[in-house]
Amino acid sequence: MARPSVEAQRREQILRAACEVIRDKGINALRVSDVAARAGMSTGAVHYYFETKRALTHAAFEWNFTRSLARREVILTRRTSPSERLRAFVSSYLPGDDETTAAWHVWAETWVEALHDAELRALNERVYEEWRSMITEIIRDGQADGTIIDRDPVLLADTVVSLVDGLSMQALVGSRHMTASRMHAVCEHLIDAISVSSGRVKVS
Amino acid sequence: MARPSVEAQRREQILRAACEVIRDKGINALRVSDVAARAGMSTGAVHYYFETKRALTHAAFEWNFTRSLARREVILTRRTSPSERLRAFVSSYLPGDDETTAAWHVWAETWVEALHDAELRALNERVYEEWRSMITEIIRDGQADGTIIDRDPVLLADTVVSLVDGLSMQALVGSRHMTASRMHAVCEHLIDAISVSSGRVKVS
DNA sequence: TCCAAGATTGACTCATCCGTCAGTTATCGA
DNA sequence: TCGATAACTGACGGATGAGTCAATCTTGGA
Repeated sequence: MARPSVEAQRREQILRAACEVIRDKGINALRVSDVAARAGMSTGAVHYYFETKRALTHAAFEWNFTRSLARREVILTRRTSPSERLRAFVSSYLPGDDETTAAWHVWAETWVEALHDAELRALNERVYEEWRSMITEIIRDGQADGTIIDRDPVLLADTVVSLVDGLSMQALVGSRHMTASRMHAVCEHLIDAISVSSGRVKVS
Repeated sequence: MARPSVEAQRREQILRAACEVIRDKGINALRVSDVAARAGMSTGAVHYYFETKRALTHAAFEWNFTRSLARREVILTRRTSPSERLRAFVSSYLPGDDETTAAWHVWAETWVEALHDAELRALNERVYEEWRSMITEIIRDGQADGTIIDRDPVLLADTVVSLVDGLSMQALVGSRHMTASRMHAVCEHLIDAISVSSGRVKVS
């Protein structure tokens, strides 16, 4: 071998650029030349690392998911109460800062592509499984120490995940109604409802 | 005038075809020729009624929304209890039958297109406003007759709508986990939680 | 029967863009 | 210094597909 491989760095560089283009223009309008320009290289270089445009976008989708999961991993290992962890998790997952918003844009595109692409459906399946299990884990912890109500934890996790997804989608689309504070209020309300706060009794 | 206009029928015919193509292939892969073929006419005929492809897809999105709202209108006017109406509404809105699933596919595409298109964002804004107000209305009715808990009805409506959106999206993408019965279970659980069922007291 | 205007056709133009490839450059070890 | 190979360039071929348009057909009314 005459040169040490720069493949890992280059691929990352290209995938980051691809995600930025997807965020800004969507896959519909994504051109290989856009990605190349953003990554500061020629289209030939992009094709040197990714055979086809499809391979490129799929890799970008996967990269985006992987990074998002990794970013959340930190929260899971915190030594705070389950309820706190749940709040932190949900909060970090709602589209707030630029990084999370960008990731959300790419997720949205991934889902819609997945409607017509079995490979992406499989990718989503794997990621969502992990996603859900992270939340389920927290809920189980909360049930173990008696701070979260004793209901099917999978059902509760589904509720939390779906709620966040639905809120986020409308926020992303730019609904004036769905502001950041509104999203947080709705989520807080749900977490309160599934939390056991000492002394509080709700008739419902 | 030498002939009575067939414009209304033709436009509807084309928009229906466009929605079918969007459902089957997505807007990404939608070709004007696909729509023409499905509507049983030439590409020229499609362009006779819709100047550009963009005008066509936007009209299709709007048509899809309008029809969906119209289909739900029936439920609102039923003389059943608010809780029942809420259940019926949510149930009809989850992707179950082919018609609702098709509509969902088109909605999903609309949202993602809207991320990069102000016109579609405005369309979504209008529709969602109506959507939310339908649910809010039901909830207010329920609060008036004491069958739904006394919380901010807009917050409760946001919760219901977002939950359904999130669940549906995962179901559409084909998650094995998110089955029809699971979606219904999660929604039932939420509606139970916001309903006041006589004699039941929950500690939470 | 014939006209006027709406409706429709489909071949064609023109622009776009993916993927290729022959050629060039950079960087290592020997 | 000199291969050897990885890394990279960018012009080009070829395919695709939106939108145009001249020609044709259809229909209701005069």
